[in-house]
Amino acid sequence: MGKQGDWYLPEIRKDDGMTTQDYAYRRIFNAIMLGAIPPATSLTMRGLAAYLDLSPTPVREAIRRLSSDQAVEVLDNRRIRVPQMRIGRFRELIELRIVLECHAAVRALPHLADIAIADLAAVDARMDAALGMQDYDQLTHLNHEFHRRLYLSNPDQAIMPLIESVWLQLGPFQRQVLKGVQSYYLVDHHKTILSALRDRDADRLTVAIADDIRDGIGRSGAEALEGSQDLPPAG
Amino acid sequence: MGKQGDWYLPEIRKDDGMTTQDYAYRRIFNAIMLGAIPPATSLTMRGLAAYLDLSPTPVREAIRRLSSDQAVEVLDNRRIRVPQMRIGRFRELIELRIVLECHAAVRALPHLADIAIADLAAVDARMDAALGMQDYDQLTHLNHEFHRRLYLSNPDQAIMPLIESVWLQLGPFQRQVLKGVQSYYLVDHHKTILSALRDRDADRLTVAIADDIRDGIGRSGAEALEGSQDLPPAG
DNA sequence: TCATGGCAAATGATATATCGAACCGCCTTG
DNA sequence: CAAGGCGGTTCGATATATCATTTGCCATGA
Repeated sequence: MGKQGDWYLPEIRKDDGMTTQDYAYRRIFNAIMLGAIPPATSLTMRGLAAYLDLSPTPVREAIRRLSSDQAVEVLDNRRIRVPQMRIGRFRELIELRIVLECHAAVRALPHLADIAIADLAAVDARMDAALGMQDYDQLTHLNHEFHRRLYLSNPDQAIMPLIESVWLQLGPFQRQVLKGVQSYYLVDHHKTILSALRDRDADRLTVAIADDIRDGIGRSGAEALEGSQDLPPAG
Repeated sequence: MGKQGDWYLPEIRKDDGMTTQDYAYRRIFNAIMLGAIPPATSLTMRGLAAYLDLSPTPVREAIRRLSSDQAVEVLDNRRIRVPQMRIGRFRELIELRIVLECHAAVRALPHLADIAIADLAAVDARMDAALGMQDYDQLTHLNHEFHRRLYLSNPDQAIMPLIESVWLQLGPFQRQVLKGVQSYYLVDHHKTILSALRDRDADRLTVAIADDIRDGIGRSGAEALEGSQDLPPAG
């Protein structure tokens, strides 16, 4: 394997006014979220800096933020890596997603205007299109956007950063999951979520969110982890 | 007001092998957790660096981590501050604490050995002592340690960093809360928690945790926020 | 063949230098 | 006396320099 052949950082849209450090953060964030960096890959700040054509300083700051997000771990020997997944931690993360996202959805519900539900439906439609084109990175993006928009409808929310942290920790699975046979189930669950939203039915909403998570990444991830203590890389 | 008279950073035990950046992080983390930095105080990286007798670089990295923890916000004009609290966000944070910590406690329950419950009781006893001596910083520390130990009993837990983030965001209230008249209620709730743990009763545990949070910081904080949209500084 | 010692290169941590933007007082002007 | 403008000062962002560790690799020897 090449010295730096194990990972890549998908390009992102670079807003101006974006600081270099922020750019590095989002670039790496995005890569982890999409599963483009296999777990246990050893990263170096200077290597990332060279890849991004930056000095080590802003990359270091980005890595610090990501370590607070639990997206990477900084080992004692100062090595940086995306954590290896273990079955126990995986189950905890899935349960966390369910608890957090059900809570977030229910608390967003009173704030959700009809127009916002229509926007969500539009995102869902774009997911169908992305699925048709087998554009899995885009599918992952849109799935996150669907959930994010829903939860952010609550103007006082403080939960979204926590949810994103869990997403990040599950990031290495996203790719693998969406390529699995369960993909259409995920989309179906979104239809159920939309229906519950339109009826303002908190109970059905909770069930739909939980099912979405469990049948999506939950089921596929658990399958991938079956039998082995550690998760095989998503590649 | 003096140029730097509004805040101070309580000293902490400095392990060796601790990196300077980590030291800065923990020092500021601790200060926010104890409410030693009033909300809306304008901080500068150079000012913090001078106070800690460090170069700006490690302080900057610590601030980045804290911004990912939602403990500080970095404004567009590059000003750094502990966020102002608003009543809506406060309610969200309290509900978040309840959801997260009830979940964490229930999932810790099966892993909790009798000896660990005894340890928790010992921490609670130290809280009674700290209360007697009116050592509120210590009381806050011990309160966090009580909860932290409980939740960390689950070896696969991934929730603790999220809970700490919420604690941090509520940090500016801790001081104010523990000085309030509700202090003994808090301790009483810990006795109820311990009782539920001994009986391995998940339902009673959930109620006890929720009551602990609601009657502790929840009630006092809500009182402080009553009538005003913004929270007065804890000073 | 495989363990071991050691050296050169790479790395992380931190301090410092530099640069442009933001801020702060003060002074002018109406 | 109030509002606006000007210039020096401070600040954050980033690049670079420095230093102690760590890594990796290769030679040596069991």
